[in-house]
Amino acid sequence: MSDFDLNSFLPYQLSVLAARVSLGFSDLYKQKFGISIPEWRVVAHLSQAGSVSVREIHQRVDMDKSKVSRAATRLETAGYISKKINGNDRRLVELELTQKGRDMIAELTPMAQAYEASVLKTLADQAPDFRIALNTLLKRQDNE
Amino acid sequence: MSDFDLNSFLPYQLSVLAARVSLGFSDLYKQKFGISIPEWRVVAHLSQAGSVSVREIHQRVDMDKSKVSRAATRLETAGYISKKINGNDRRLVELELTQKGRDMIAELTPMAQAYEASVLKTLADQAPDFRIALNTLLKRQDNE
DNA sequence: AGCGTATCGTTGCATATGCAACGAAGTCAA
DNA sequence: TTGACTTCGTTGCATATGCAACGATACGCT
Repeated sequence: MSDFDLNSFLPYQLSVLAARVSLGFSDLYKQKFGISIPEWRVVAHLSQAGSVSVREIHQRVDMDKSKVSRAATRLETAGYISKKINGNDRRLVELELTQKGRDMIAELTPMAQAYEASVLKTLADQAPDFRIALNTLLKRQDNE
Repeated sequence: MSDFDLNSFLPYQLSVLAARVSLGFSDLYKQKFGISIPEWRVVAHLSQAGSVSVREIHQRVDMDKSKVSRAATRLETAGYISKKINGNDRRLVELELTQKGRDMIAELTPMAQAYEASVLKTLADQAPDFRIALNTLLKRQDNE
């Protein structure tokens, strides 16, 4: 057969690891708060950004704008965020965490940190270098 | 606001990087051979495994068995693989690359290596450590 | 052999996704 | 002001996905 080995192919390895790590964490919040991965991304971004448009999230969070829009609709229905029209530019929709949303983030933040730590624990002292490399790759991808 | 920063959250970073890297490579083979990412995974696995069942791929390639099944159907239609019933256990479907499939892999292998190298080039001498860490994380995930 | 159970691959179904197109709103220049 | 052009968020549509259920086959136990 060929000498190509899928299991050691970088894009494949990254995909598998990313899927497992993301799903592992989403199991926690899906069960507890009933939100999906795209919804988690939106509320997580809102927690650091305050009141923000769909477009802003779309650009910063690596999600199609329709995906952001639908996630926002579901989050509003669930009571985690509010949507209102921007006064200066009425094309914009301002998304903002509700109190319920902020409570959720307050609970999720330590869970996220613990989960991240549990994953990185495997790497022991190599974890910092790994994270640096990860950031390097992400930055490089931005400029293409 | 909260002190949670999505952009430095490991699951998020891995997802973004994995999506970009996989899509970057799939742009190449999608254009050239008209196959999708799941289809690429199947042929790539077949290139090292020879004749193999849907179940085997499902287990080894981190894909739902329906996803494998549908990818296989499309690949057969496109002429890249053949499907036949296993003689010993007639529940099993043996998948195998056709000559056209082997030709495709022969073209794709150097493209894959070049693409991987182009991504890792950014890391320079840190690339080997990064790959070691990646393998460590993948191995760790297997045992859970 | 015969019956209950397990496994294989496919398919139906509900939902998620990406992309394009749309209406609404804003901008700019004549 | 008007009209061409751009931008924003939503929606329609075709396709992809995960999951459960199914028919077919194999296995194990009596």
